[in-house]
Amino acid sequence: MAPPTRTPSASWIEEGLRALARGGPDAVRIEPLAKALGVSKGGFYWHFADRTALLDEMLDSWEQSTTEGVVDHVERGGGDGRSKLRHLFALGSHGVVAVDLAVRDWARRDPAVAERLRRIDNRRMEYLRELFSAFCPDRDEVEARAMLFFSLLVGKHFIAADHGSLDRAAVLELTLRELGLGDATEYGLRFDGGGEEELQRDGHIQPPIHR
Amino acid sequence: MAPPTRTPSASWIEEGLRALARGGPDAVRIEPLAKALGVSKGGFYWHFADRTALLDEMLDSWEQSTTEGVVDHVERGGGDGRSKLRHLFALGSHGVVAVDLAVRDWARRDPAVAERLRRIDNRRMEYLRELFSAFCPDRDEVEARAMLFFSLLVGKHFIAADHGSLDRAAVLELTLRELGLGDATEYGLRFDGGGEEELQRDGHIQPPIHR
DNA sequence: CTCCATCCATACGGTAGCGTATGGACAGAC
DNA sequence: GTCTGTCCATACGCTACCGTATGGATGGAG
Repeated sequence: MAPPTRTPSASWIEEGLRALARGGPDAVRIEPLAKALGVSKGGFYWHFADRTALLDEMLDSWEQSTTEGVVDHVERGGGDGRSKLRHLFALGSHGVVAVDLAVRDWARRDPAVAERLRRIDNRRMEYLRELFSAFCPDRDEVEARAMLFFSLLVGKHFIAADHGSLDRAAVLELTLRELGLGDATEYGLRFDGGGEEELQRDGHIQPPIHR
Repeated sequence: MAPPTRTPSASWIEEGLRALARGGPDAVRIEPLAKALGVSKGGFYWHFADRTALLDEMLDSWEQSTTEGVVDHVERGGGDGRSKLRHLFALGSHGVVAVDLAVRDWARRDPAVAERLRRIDNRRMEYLRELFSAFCPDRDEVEARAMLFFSLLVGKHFIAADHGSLDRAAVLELTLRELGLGDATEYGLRFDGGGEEELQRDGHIQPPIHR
């Protein structure tokens, strides 16, 4: 029968993803992970062949949960295309998003990771096309806005500029209007940064931590 | 008198930046750098107190050269605001840009790096505002477009999606039109990806490597 | 109870890299 | 020439981590 896995290998994967989010793939080290889990590394090499096996399974886990997780979360929120896009945009930089950003940087160096990222980015783009199509008839226009939206979704975490008299949240609000997402107040969202909230891997919502 | 620096510490900095671009800050290791330079690490600790000192000076060097380098390069190209923006957008992902992306990811983890990035991103945004203002009267509109443009500039390197029947270059062309940058052919640029070219740290231009 | 598979702790050898110490080469000052 | 400061090579101890080997604990099957 299948191995019962008394103390699950999923613990290693989750702790690994936490380390990945905090310090990139180079920060995923077996012995510190063991210390964080309160065990010795002895068990690790029963579950995994070596470190790269863990990294692979981490990516498997991320690839699966991120696809279903984010889309499902937004869909559960309901509303029309515009409000779903706004809801999607409001996700913060911790939780799943931090892993996301780490994987993106990782993918620039590792072709195998890039291939995985390509798969899930294609799904995300498809979803964005679907949402934009709800209120935007032109095919090219949809593609352009989806790409701009996606770039903004990713880029805002990698850009450190402040914006003079405006603050970041206000500027992002302006960009969303530019993309045809209308006025924030129409959708019950505040003007204070899109009301960032943190989606965890288990689907639960966490309030943002810093700031 | 000032130290003549027979074999300059700038070599360590340049090799360090190369390593940073390729593998992030964790890939900047003294002994491999020494091997790449064909020397032993003995000299390193005469120029630098320790590894963090090198990382600091790498950032100093980057912070200075990137600000002048990119803007000067675009300004030398001449033309109006639109064509300068297109020229800026055409820079590829190697050379200085690879360092740029590595620093952006680094800044997510290190507040001191984030502070440096904030300084230079503010300059970049200021420059973008200036260029957009040349053909866009509204202040908020300028801010939104500059932010969208910047996000696209950064985000395109972190997004792996292909776009169905279109290719990436065509989609980017659509996004640029969306931002009011008109038609590519007006500015003597091809439709094949914006004619990516690589700006090196010394200001020279390198043809793109892969693809 | 016995046996066996599952899961983990401990101990070990090996590698990579950091920072230091020490001495040597080499150039210019005098 | 000698002397002095500049720059680098070599060698060393130290730490962190990898992967392996070995044995022990635990729990279910029979």
